[in-house]
Amino acid sequence: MKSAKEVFNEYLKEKNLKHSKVRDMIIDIFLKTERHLTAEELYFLVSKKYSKIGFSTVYRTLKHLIRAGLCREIKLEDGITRYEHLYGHQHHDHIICIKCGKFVEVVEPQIEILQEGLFEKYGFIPKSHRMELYGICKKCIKKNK
Amino acid sequence: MKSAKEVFNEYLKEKNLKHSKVRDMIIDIFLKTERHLTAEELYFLVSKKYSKIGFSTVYRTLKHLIRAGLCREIKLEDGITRYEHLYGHQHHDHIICIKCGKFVEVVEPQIEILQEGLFEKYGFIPKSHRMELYGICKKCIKKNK
DNA sequence: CTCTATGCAAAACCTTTGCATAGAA
DNA sequence: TTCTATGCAAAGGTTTTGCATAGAG
Repeated sequence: MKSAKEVFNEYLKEKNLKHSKVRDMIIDIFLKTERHLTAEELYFLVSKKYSKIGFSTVYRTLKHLIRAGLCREIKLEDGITRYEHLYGHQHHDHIICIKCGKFVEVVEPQIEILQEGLFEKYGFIPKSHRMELYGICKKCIKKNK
Repeated sequence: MKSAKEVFNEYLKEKNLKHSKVRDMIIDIFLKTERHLTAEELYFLVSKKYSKIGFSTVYRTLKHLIRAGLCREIKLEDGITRYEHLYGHQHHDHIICIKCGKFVEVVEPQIEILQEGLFEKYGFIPKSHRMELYGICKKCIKKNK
């Protein structure tokens, strides 16, 4: 299987886009950070290494990652967009702690099957779905005791 | 069972808030529109009857509806906030047409049970969840044929 | 050299807030 | 009269865009 980096390089070549110090830096930091980053978090991570980075470059680079199929925007109930790794990850949903914001990716094939059933029942052609479970995680339960 | 209007009147009384022509108008239009409105849509519906209405009044009134327990904000993948009726509606999820935007509310108790299982598996205290199914509805399938 | 990438500032969105005035009780 | 409600304009927060310049190939 190709690495995410290779996929991105192919995307650049295909679109006649270029490498640059800044672009490669953002890509590397995004790819090695296996969390659901916000644009702001990514901006701060990059700015530690290169303080002149601009927000627009971060946003523009994220758009490229999306077009290259390496990344997906997710919008949760707080309204802030997060960017999640897509390449080499199977479909999953999220369980989220409303106290500390911790994310866990969850997979539940039986739910997927029932979802297919709902699409069929309502006569829809399935395209995608999202499911988020909000609760309080173990650590935060302990803290409040 | 109390009507939604009664619930709202009690809320106003309890908080020492007042009725007003504009407030009652917004509430009435919201309550009789059984759709998932955006603030903008509600604004335009109201402005047909009363053109001087301001956006801030719409937003402020929606916040009151939320506090009164009659309404819930939902944020979908497009990032735009929609306001959905809460009072007298059982918990449900949504199936959404990505072509025409049509919403259907769906209920699937078996999925709810599996969700509870996931909360337990990951050691979370359940608080809420959301599920949205995105696809293409019957009408839009026909249109594209 | 030519075309793309960048940083900055400004604009674009959606939503909230401050303030003076209108209106409810 | 004494509050609260309203409309307007301004301000917030996040994301996008225009533009002159730097940089890649």
